[in-house]
Amino acid sequence: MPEMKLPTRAEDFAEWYNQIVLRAELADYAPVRGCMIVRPYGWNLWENITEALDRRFKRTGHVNAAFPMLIPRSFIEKEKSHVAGFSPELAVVTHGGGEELEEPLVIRPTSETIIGHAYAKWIQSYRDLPVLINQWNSVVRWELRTRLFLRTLEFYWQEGHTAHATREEAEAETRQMLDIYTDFAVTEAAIPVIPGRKSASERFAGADETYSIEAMMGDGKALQAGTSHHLGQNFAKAFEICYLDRSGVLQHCWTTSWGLSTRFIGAVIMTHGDDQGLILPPRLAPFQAVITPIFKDDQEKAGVLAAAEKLLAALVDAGLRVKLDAREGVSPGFKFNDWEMRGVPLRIEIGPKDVTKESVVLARRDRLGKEGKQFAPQAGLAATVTKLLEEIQRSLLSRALEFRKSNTVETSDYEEFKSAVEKGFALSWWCGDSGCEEKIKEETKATMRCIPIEQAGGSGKCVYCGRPAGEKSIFARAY
RNA sequence: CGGGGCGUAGCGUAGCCUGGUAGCGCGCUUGGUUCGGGACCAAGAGGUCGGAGGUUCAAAUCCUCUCGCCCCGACCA
Repeated sequence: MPEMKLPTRAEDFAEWYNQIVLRAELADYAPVRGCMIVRPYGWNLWENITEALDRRFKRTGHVNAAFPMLIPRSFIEKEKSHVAGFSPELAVVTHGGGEELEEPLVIRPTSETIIGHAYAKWIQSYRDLPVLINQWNSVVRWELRTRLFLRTLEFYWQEGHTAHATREEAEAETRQMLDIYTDFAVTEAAIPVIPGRKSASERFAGADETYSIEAMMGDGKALQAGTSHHLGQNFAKAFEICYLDRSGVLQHCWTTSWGLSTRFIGAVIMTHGDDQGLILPPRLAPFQAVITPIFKDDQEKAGVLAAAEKLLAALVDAGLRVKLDAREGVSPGFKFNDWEMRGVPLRIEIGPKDVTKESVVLARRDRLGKEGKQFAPQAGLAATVTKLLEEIQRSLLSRALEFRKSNTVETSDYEEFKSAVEKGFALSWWCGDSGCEEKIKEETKATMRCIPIEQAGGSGKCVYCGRPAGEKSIFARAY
């Protein structure tokens, strides 16, 4: 059955990725080019992502709201670099109720403008600040080339929009959210990310400063997994978001915005997946474990299923997300492969022998074959599984970190740089000049991913032009 | 928009060059035997061959137009 096998990552990484998304039933193509249907398994993963993030947002004082999807086109045009950045990819509604609209409406590509409009009405005094609002929604950007999860015309995300009295406070907020994304990626998704600052050319349209978390995918390419923007007073001035300060002087606010999208699912797939399929980090997996019953006849079936049901109840009571795969007419071997492909972190096998011995077999997804298998007593299984899941979570993180390390080169010259970005990250002195950045892109296809917040210190010479550089930057080919 | 590939059953495809009225694998349904790493046997259901027009006695096949999708590039979370 050759069609059951996925292409390997080495053979064709892009095809491997597509096949996983479709076959693991994370998403499907929609009838409109570039749009996707997120299937229940994929949406469940997204729900777990949203819960983990939302918890962090609320803990830091943010509240959720919902702003409209349709935005007057004139709004987009109010902030000059915002227009320039977004107009080529706008979807525009020109008709409604059978009539041509007086003013076309754009389907939000992001909500700075409409939220800016609202903030201008709501904010009067320094006492109204800060405003810390987030919304979970979808946005539309008319991209030319799309890929499931990584870049779709419509994508789901959260966008946080905050307004502050001072530059310092807005900067602190921007950095706080970057830290939250970093913590989320590392803790929940076991994806090591590099938080850093974007170059001017990679900045969000309308931002003074853009920060991002950058992750290395299984093919060595970089993926921007979340962004946090310090918008300065640009939108405050365009939308007249003003407040009266303590001394009675009218001031413009300082605003921020930050977002993380369903693209993150792409990051999970490409960070942890192997040639067998998806590997989901236990903390985000829709099913943390799947119980696979094994039996020959009706008598065995009755005993095994009864024991499996009991285990399921105990595990679910312990707060674990567990599925019992009681499908008829599908062999255990098929189920093993199926759930491995779908990335379930742990498999619990229970057959007649285990029923007798009051044990189960635990098989780790991150270590295939005999090596990842162990017997465990049914008594106290929830505790055993919980511990094992934590261990799998840790091991996925350290494996990903190890992979990134071994594919990152601190380059000392341009030749070394060129070969480094062929298969991973280059960490290099960069003078900060956009001319060098542009040349590097032309010559190597690598872009400046970020200037890591964490710097080892010292100074050196720009990897391209040799002029003095005070910081090292990450360069890589990117998604 | 440029380059490449492709539209035939739910999915993957053969047939197209050299026209003669559609085949295979997977999946699906039913019954039976299986079941500790992708089971097997038997019997079934399922197709206006992307769409429109043309050539012809006859079109999945030849011609024209058209729609759509995927991959690579420019753009981008």
